[in-house]
Amino acid sequence: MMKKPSGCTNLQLRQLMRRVAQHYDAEVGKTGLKGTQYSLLSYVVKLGPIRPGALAQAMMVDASTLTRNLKPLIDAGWVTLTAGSDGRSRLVGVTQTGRDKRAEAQRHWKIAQEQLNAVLGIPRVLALHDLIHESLDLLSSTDKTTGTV
Amino acid sequence: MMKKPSGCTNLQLRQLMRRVAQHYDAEVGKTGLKGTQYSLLSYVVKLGPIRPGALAQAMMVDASTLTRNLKPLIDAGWVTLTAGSDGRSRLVGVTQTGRDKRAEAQRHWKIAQEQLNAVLGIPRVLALHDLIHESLDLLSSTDKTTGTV
DNA sequence: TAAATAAAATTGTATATGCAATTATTGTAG
DNA sequence: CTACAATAATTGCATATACAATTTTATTTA
Repeated sequence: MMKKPSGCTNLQLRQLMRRVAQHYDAEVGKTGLKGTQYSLLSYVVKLGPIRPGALAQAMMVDASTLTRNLKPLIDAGWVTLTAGSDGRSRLVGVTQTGRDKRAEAQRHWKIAQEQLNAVLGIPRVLALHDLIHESLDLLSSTDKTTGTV
Repeated sequence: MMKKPSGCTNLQLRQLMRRVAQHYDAEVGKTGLKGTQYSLLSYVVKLGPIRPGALAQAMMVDASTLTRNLKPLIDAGWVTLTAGSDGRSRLVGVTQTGRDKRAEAQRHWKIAQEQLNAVLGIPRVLALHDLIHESLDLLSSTDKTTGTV
């Protein structure tokens, strides 16, 4: 008898995501950044200067979401949005304050991550990461936005 | 040499959650319900009539989130919010249309879930569910909102 | 019983998110 | 060269989410 999954993967994933987000926010939030903003700022530090479209693709979010998520970071002076070579495109870059803020937040992120590792146990976190990556890979094949024609 | 988790669990979880949400929305959305709304409506069908606070706790969302998430369902006439025994509390219940809509949406949810099972493979989905549950358990001990003193 | 406290829900504020439609701009076909 | 198609980003609209503060009602205490 083959056991079948019970319950809704969507719901369960959401529930865990919320809890985990709160865990990170509690620590990273001390720096004035939400966990999501820390991720975004990190991507800009790593990939910038980069066009918004490419950044959205790298982060796997909708372009419109990216536009909006950038706003608080721009307002805070951590990120810049400048004109790109092409008249219709832009360039997302990081300021020095942004770099500093990211470094500060990274220390808090590390604490949050290690605390999570401790609570869940490293093998479980490793297994979770593996499963997530595998799942993302498998889902991207069936996806429209990845351009895997 | 003990391997350590690389990358941010928060980010990875978010990315998978978004993808999975889109997968469910594509199918469940045919009924006019978002995946999240389907979950909420299902909880009301299952637990209602129930007080908002208890429902929020069961779903592991903030009470204020619940208040707001109920609104579209109430506006659509699927859910009712009536006066509770206690003057300050309420009761969340489902209407007949709500029951019907839920039944309709459930068929689409089933398709989405089985499609996900097929794409990821049942063992992977089972493993994911197990990991999520274990993680939620472990995190709830450290949590303030669960009242597990 | 009046004042202090507790409990339940909601509102204020802010971010996160995506789809559809729009605005610019660039490229292309005729 | 001009009408048309493709690109890049943004805006409109709607929902999801949480924390802090507020409102309303009930309970407890002095």
